[in-house]
Amino acid sequence: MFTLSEENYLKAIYHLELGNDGGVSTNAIAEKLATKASSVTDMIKKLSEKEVVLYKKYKGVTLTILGKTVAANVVRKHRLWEVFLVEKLNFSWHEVHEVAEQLEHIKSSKLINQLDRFLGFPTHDPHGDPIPDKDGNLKIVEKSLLSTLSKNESGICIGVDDSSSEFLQFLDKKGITLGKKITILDKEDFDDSLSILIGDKKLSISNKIASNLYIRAHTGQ
Amino acid sequence: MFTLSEENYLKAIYHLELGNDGGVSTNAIAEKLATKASSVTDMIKKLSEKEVVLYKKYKGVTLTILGKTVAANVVRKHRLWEVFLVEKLNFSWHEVHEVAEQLEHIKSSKLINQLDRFLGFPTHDPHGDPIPDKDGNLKIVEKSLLSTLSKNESGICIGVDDSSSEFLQFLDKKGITLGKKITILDKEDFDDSLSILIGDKKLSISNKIASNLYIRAHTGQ
DNA sequence: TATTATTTTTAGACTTGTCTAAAAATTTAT
DNA sequence: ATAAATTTTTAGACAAGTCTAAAAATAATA
Repeated sequence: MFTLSEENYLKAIYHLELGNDGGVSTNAIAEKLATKASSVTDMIKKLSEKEVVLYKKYKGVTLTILGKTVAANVVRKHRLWEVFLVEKLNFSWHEVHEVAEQLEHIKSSKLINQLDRFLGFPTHDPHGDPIPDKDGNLKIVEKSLLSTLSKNESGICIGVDDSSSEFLQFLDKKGITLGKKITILDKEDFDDSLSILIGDKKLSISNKIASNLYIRAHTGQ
Repeated sequence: MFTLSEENYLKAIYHLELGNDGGVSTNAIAEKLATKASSVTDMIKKLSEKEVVLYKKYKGVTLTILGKTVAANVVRKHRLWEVFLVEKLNFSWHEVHEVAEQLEHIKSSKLINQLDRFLGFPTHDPHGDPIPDKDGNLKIVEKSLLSTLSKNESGICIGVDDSSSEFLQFLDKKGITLGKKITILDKEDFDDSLSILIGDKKLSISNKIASNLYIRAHTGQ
C-alpha cells in the first residue's frame, strides 16, 4: 500500500516520463511537486526500496512496471472523478482538478470500478486527456495542435495542453469547448494569430491559444 | 482548517456526546479511535487551542459550538457518501462504511452541496441514521427498539443500532431491510426471542437482534 | 478516612515527510 | 582539460501524530 505522498511522487514521475524519454531528474520532480530537491532524494530512496522506481545516484529515476501500474491507477482515478464531477455534479472543467487531487487517493477498487460503470466507461476526462484502463494502458488518439493546421483545414477540438483554470475559463468565455468543429479561416503571418470558425461563430485567437488546443483531424467537409 | 486526524477526533467526540450527556472521557475517545489515552490527551490540547473543544485537565472534554459544527459536517459528508455508494454505485449497506470513512475528509463545499442535490437531499443514510443539514442540525425521528414492542404491535423498520458489517449481512440474509413493516406475532418469555411477521414472511429472531433494530411506530392497521 | 484501583497526564522517544545548509558529483564553459 | 556553474546528495533539524513507561490526580473500597 502507498501513502498519499508516495502516490503523488509516483504520479509526478509518471507525467514527467511521458514528456521526457529518459530518466526523470530530481529537480524536475521537485519543481512539479513544489518541494525541495532534498525531499525528493529522500522519497526516491523509499520508493526505490519499495521497488516502484529504479534509482541510481545522480542519474535520475524511472518507474518500474509496478510503479507505472500504481501511478496509472492514480491517474485513472483522478480522471474518472473529474468526469463524475462534470457530468453528474455540474462542475465546470476548470473547477475539477483540485477536488480530483483529493479524490484520487481514495482506496477501494470496488468504488472505482463501479464509478467507471456508473459513468458509462468514459475514455477521456473533461480536458480531453485519456483515462487509463484497469491495467494502466492508455488509448492513444492521433491529435495535433490547432496551431499546426493550415488555412482551410478543420478538425474537432478534443483536448487542451494547458489545463490551468485561467486558460479553461478563457475558453469558456470564447465558447470553445471539446467536441466542437474548428476551421482555420486565415493565418496571420505577422503574429501567427488565427481567424477560425467554431460552430457558427468567427473568432480571432492568438498563437498561444492555438498552441494549447488539441485537434483531431477531420478530413473532408 | 482541520487535519484528517483532528476531524476524526471531533467526530468521535461528537458521537460520544450524543450518548453521554456530560463531558467525554479520555479513555472513551481512546477506545473509540483505537488509540492510546496519552495520544488523546495530546490531541485534545491541540483541539482546545483551536477552540473546538472545552477542556479541563482530568475533567474530560465537550465540543464548543464551532467544534460541533465541524464534527456534524464530517458526519454529514460521511452519510451523504454512504447514500451515494448504495443508491448510485450498488454497494450494500455493509460495504459503505470503510469507504465513507475516507470520503468524509474530502474538502470542497461545492462537492458536498452538489452531491446532496444529486442524491435528492436525502434525510437518512442507508442504516437509517439522520443526515445533518448544512448547519449541523439533525431531524430527530421518534423511534423505538423492536425489542420494546408488545405482542401484536407493529412498525416500520427504520434503522439499526449496531451497524457492524456482520450484523448488516445477517439482516440481509434474513430479508430484513429498512422500510419493511414488522409485526410482533409472539414474544417468548423464556429467552425474550420474538416471532415476527416481516413483509409476508414469518421469522423467529433473538432478543439481541430485536435490540438492534429501530422501529417507527405504526399505529392502526 | 486511609488505601487501593483506575484514569489521566507527563516525559521522552519514534516515524513520516519535510526543510536548510553544506558537501559531493556532474555538467558546462572557457 | 581545468575551472565554474549546476545538480544532487548528505547531514542534521523540525512538526505532526503516535507510542511506552512512569508520575500525578481522581475515584472506589475497605
